[in-house]
Amino acid sequence: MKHTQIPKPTESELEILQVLWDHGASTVRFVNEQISEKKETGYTTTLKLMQIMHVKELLTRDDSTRTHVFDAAISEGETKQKLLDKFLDATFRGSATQLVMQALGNSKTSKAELNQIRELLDQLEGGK
Amino acid sequence: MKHTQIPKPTESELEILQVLWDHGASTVRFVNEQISEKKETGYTTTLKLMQIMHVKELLTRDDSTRTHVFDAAISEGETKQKLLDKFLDATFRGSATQLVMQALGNSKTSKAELNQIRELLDQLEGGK
DNA sequence: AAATATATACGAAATATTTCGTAATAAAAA
DNA sequence: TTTTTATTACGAAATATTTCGTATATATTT
Repeated sequence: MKHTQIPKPTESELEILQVLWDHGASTVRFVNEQISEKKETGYTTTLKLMQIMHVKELLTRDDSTRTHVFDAAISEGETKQKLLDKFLDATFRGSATQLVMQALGNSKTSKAELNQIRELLDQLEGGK
Repeated sequence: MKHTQIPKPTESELEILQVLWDHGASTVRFVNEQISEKKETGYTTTLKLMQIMHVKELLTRDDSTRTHVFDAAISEGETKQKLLDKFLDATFRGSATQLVMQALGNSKTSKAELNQIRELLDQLEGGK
């Protein structure tokens, strides 16, 4: 059981983590380009954030070359679970069921995806 | 299709809204007591927040008596849906399926609740 | 070599959010 | 009536988060 203190990334930090989780270790420039596709952002803004994240140990940094290469230091799964727990608590008083119902109720989830969820239900019920 | 500008309550504002959604129109004192059960909070802190929320039109206020009575001005369902959409986007890139899988995968959801979700799936698939 | 382009470091401004102290006022109690 | 208590108004401090300008250093191009 790992217990690595709450990394709790902020909104902006999460955007950066997403890029790194999706594309692997990257330069500031690359990350900034990705983020700028959705929301124009200054280069030094992204740089500063990534530097802060490095200090907070949310990112690793390879500074062996002039152009530093950063990577996520926290796992995608664990981090999302933590964020989900927090959101669940704050918004649905901890009821996963309520959240799931609301999420599926409104969304245009495909039949294939619904089946995927159904399989998970089977699996979960099997273990109970 | 209503389009009432993003109310986007903050973390603290949401706590207040939850109290009002659960208990209906209330005084600052009552809301503060409820919130203080989880997290000791000064009376004027809660008051100030509720005043701000009133200006933002997140709350209505009945000031016909000395002790003002506040109530939520935004609906629980719509608000939670909005927050969910935002969270979904930021954390799961909009994939409700991924979120649902993660939410159910980790949680200790009861058999009864799983069945409830299964029924929702049936209903959804029926309509596709 | 000089000029140009690209990178990081650093500080600090700009914003957003939360918290609380103090004053003024009204009500209730003594 | 005087004192005590409860309530709102207001401002501002304390924090947290985001954004960016400027300096400096390193690499690349001319």
